Amino acid sequence: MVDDQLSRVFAALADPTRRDIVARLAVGDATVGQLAEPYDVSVQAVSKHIKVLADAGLVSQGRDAQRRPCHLEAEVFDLMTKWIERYRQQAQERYERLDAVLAEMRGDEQPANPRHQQGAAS
Amino acid sequence: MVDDQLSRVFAALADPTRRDIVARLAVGDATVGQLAEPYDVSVQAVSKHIKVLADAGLVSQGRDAQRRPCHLEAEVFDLMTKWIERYRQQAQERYERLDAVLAEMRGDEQPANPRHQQGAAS
DNA sequence: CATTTATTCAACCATTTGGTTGACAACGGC
DNA sequence: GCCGTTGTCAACCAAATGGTTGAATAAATG
Repeated sequence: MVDDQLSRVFAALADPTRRDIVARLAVGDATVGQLAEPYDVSVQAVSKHIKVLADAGLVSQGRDAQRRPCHLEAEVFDLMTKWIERYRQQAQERYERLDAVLAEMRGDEQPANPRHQQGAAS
Repeated sequence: MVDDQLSRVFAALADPTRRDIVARLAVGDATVGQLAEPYDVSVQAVSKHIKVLADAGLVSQGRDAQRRPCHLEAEVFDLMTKWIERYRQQAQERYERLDAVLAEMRGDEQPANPRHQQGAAS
């Protein structure tokens, strides 16, 4: 495991079973047994999946007698969303600047419109 | 490799080196050699990383003589963003409904703060 | 044509991952 | 106090991952 949180979150969601578990926890909290029920793998395997999600900070577990209800921690999603948005937007701005350059090369210039050059914001 | 695209995209971004490569491609296209230069791993290792990103649809490669310039395909990010947003929002709405119920139980019909309250989480 | 440059392919190795089974701990209900 | 239930821990295994080195391909350059 690559040890930083963002890596753990991405890695956790790289497995369809785990994404499925997240999807179901978005609807409501559930115990390990309830989560394991739909799959034909062992409860232990699902327990491991939940551990991976918990280590990534995506899920927390409470206690109710011998049960350990799982709860989705949706805030961690922001970590990913921010990372993604940052580079998506950065790439998009680059395309816009490229478009502007190409337009200018065509003699199709708009010299009085500086709004396209929003600095590459790091 | 878990074979569906979403899994491949998440898995691709679970590695810090690959996220770094994406970050640099967001600034501008680059050849494999240029991308490999900052790291002290072999060029072959970086070539493999790029293959993983390409298989996920995050990167495409063109040809310029013997060079193969890499280009970030930012649209694929939307796939992730949509998945994430869907369940983040779903969970958020659930908390809001829960808050509403709790408020009603307290006889507190107009909660001043409609946001989810952290305190209740385990 | 031979060489250098840029990249990938192939084989190999260590580590991680996702699964298994078996044992064990913690708790509620007789 | 002894079962059944719920979940985790431990050991193990096959497959995937990320790295290595060495050879092969492809294209510009002398």
